[in-house]
Amino acid sequence: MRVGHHLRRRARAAAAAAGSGAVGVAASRPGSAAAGAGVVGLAVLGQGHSSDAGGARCAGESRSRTWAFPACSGRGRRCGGGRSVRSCGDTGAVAGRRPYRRERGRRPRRAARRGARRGRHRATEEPRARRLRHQRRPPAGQARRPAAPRGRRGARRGAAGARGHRARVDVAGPGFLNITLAKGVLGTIAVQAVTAGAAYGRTDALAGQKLNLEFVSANPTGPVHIGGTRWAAVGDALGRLLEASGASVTREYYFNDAGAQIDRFALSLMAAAHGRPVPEDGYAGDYIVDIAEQVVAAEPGLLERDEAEQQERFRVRGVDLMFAEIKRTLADFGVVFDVYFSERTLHETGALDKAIARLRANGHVYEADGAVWLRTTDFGDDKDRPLIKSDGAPTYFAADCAYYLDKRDRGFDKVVIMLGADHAGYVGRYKALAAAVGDDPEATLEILLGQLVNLVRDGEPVRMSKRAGTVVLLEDLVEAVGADAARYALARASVDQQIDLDLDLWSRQTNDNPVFYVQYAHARISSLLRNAADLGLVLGEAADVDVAALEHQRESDLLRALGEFPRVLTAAAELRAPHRVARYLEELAGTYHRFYDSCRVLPRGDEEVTPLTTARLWLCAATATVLRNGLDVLGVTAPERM
RNA sequence: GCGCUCGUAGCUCAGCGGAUAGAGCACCGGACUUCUAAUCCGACGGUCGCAGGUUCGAAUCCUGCCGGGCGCGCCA
Repeated sequence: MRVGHHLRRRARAAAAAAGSGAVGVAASRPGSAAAGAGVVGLAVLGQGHSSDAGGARCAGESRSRTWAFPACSGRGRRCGGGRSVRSCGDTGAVAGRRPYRRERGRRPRRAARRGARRGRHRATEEPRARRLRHQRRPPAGQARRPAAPRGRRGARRGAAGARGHRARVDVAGPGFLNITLAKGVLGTIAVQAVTAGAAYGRTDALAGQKLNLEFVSANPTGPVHIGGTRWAAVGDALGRLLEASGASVTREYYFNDAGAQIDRFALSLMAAAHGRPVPEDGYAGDYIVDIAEQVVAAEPGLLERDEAEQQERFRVRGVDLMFAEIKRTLADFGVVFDVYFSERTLHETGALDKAIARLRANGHVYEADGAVWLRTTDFGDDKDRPLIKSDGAPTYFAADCAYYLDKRDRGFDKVVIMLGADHAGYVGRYKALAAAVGDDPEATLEILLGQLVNLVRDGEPVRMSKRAGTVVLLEDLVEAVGADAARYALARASVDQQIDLDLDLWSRQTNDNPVFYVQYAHARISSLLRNAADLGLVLGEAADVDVAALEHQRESDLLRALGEFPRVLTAAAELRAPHRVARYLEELAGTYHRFYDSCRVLPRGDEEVTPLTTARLWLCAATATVLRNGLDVLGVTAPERM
């Protein structure tokens, strides 16, 4: 199955659908005559020339809306066939306003080669685009990207806000418009950000959604290792992100405190307490000895009781101690869950039996070879899965069924589970079980698969084995690089990407970590604002700020970057991609540093305080606000001094 | 073998079918009597794994191949 992939695609499609009909505002290609005033790039996808705002539909396609495109006959293009809704999206209104005509011209070399190979194809590049080559110093990344999709409401707001503020509209290349904003319009962003404070960037894009977000869920048989740490960092950030977009989120940690693994854990503790060697398939490591000692200390005389009784006590106390340790290290990492859900309770409350009964009532259960099976193959799974083994014991999967039902019964619209790639095999059966209880898995269950973390030390991969005790733990990583750097490092990469974490590099040379770059920007602003306060300079009332004074190119760049923040958050939330926030912050920090480099804020010597001074103070305060809010989403601190 | 997944600069990684594919690090050359130089500016660096296909347009979507990772139990 290609579920993980499919899910991401759905998320993108959803984001695109939400943005349909919207006019995305991208950052800019600075126009030559536009110094000071904001230039905002608008994408006009395709060479559409639709005559009304909705645009014509692509023939043979029911879901896509928008732009008309002569060549789009519905053959071949598959617009909206489920995959490329986005490809048809976004631009109706603009296309209607300003049709673009393709021109002949030069095309990029590589594309030219490709075109030549295919024996067709001509020009795409427009003269103007070439002229701009030397004028343009984009604030990295964002600048070239046209049109992040926006919600309908956002689009209307944007359109209304822009009315009367446009100074000029230019065709800026194949499918792009540059809209030059009237002086001062961008400057209001600074005021908005400062005024909104911690709320700046928050939206109601996901309002009304009640989500259950499960991550980490490491069994309490050992400390959280590096793999779980990645999900702790990413999952917690995702939770904050979803909340910032208006969703109601419950962070949940499911732990297995029943079954064979826990038995092995208890037996390992016992062995350690008695000074016996670790049993076959048992757990080793110093923590086992530590916990065993604590259990014995808490229960004098335990070692003299009978074996079964001992094992039970070691299990109960061992799990408690181990789990307390897990919670503590996670808390030190800044990750706290709303619910810690015990698998054992599912057995004890009869939830498990009820779940099986329900699956049976739905007609998906059968018995074979003395075991009870769920016919998950009816719903696309590779093979049927056992619920109760032939020895009468329920499987882990049976508990999964009960747990899923429990979440749904608690009123969650959507059950989101983050899993490592090593658990990718669960996706099929999980989807199937949701279908078997009568849900639409595409709507109620979202499984986010993430690639694993590789550790490198001395240029050699560090192999991990929990039982052999050669594990790199959450706390090891935090000790080596600090919680901020650890969280940031893990959260700044896409979960689709296997990442190599070089322990030498991260521990030795922490300057390499981009988190310092971002944090430094915040510290720098904090320092500047402290100096301003020393000079008796205050921001004052929003109404008194002359935002039109901000007309330097670097100021415009910074304002535009600040204005993108709310969209960055909603897009990242919808795509389940917290790393986008980190990347945005890096760009924002860079934009600020460049502003700082060329725009003096505070008066020196006996210089006078001007409206520009105040306006720049607001701009700095706004940047600090956004850096803080963004870092907060990632669970990273925004230091005032470094 | 089957399934999933990834492959972008020397390294670590961004890149939501759209403009000339970016950042940090590394390396080279510049900028501090001035708000934190943990900064800024410049230079260098790319067959976006390979080959087809779809499209006006592909790093992005599809197919095949190559390479890495993970998974294929009445384990958890």
